[in-house]
Amino acid sequence: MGGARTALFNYLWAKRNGGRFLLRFEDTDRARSAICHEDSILGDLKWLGIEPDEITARQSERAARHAEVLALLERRNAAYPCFCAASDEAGAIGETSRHACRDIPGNEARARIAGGEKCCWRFRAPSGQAHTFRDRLRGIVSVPADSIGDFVLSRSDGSVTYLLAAVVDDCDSRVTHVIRGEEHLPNAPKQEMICGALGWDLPEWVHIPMILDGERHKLSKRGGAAAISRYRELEWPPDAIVSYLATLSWARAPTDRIAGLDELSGIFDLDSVALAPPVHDESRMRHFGREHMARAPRRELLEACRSSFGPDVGFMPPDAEKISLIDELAPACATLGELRSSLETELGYGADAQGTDVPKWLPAILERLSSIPESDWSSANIKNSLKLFQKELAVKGRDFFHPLRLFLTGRPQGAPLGIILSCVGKREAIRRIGRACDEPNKL
RNA sequence: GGUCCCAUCGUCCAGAGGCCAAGGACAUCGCCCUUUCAAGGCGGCGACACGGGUUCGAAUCCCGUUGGGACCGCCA
Repeated sequence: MGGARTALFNYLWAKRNGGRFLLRFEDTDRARSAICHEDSILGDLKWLGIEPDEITARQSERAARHAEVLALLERRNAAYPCFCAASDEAGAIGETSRHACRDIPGNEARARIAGGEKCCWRFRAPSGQAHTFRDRLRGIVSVPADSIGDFVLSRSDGSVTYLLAAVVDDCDSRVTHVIRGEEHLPNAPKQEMICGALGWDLPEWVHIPMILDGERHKLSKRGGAAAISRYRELEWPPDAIVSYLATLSWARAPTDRIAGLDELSGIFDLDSVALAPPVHDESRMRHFGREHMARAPRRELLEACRSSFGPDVGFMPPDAEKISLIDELAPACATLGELRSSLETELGYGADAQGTDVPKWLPAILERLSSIPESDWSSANIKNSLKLFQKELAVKGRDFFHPLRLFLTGRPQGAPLGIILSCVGKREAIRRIGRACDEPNKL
């Protein structure tokens, strides 16, 4: 969710300004990255409708360019080799960030490298008072210079780290705005230092607050309950998710209805992005889901839920009747999956009629319903017929419909009886009532 | 532990010194509608973390406290 929201803001900002939304897979750590991750990320974004204008080369494919820049950094004395073992922390000098290897003379270092000794390359963090940078949302942020260590630019296996790769790739892609999660805030000064050593232009940093879970912890990456892939499996409407995501930190997002990507990108702005980390709240997201279901074209919902009306056993209610049922149920559902199961329980038979006394008039209603020809078995006719019968009986609606519903559906409440009966079919409706009359104990 | 960020109803946001006895949305509760549930309509409950300043006046500015979070990796 966090990643999707970040992508969304980037997308909206790019669209708003006539810019381009670039997607780059930062797979500099070859041990961890896998192509399938890329596919699922891309798939999820596409599902949401957030498609990048361009997928720039993987960082791993730009090794040569990264090495070139690293060499440039070395020439400018902004990078130095570190011969400490990867696991060795001895090189770090206590509290401060300076590293012992930074003082190894150049010729000695070259000799050791020539001798085949493994090393990584570190950035020679400039000493000074403080490093300040500007975040679009927070303004000037100042960090003590010595709180920034001599971070690693490239590993002893030759691969570069995120810090260097991102700077180089951003520059080469002419990235103007870096909109990313707040967890990257500490990286900004480091990346600015690299840019500074290179004499390159700085992008505008925009660190948006992270989305928190109910416990106010950072929303767990993937596999968690709140992951796009999971909501996708649950068949949440993607436009509902997008609308909801937009409300997280962005003040101008509509809060009570779904707004499409086009509408959002027309009004998106960075100045109304709040700074406090928002909490992911599924009940709030549900509202958007229901909003979608309430307005979705009925035809579309019907096709998606066709199977819920059961297999064709010689009887199938007309689509118009099915749509009436969907009309009843959809506004209460947030996802397609919910609609389906709601449909299924509505058409099925519950267990709540057990032990209920069978009203005296039940056999009569059985007869009455039986007299409706199959061809006239519509919700309107059934409803009329029932109303008429209720009048003749001279009982209150509640005393009539409630027990009738119980024996017809096995549940105390649900959609209007006429609609249910018409969708369930005459044969099944008759069967249910007949069973109640004949074998009231076997419900 | 160090550095940085953040702090308004349960949740998401509004609020850039007087228009705020703090507004909207979602959630929740109640009422209406209804054969029931849902939907819908109407209404209720509900917050400026605390303490100091500055000011005629502070949710809004400053400082401190507390609380939360992030980062401190040869991860990204």
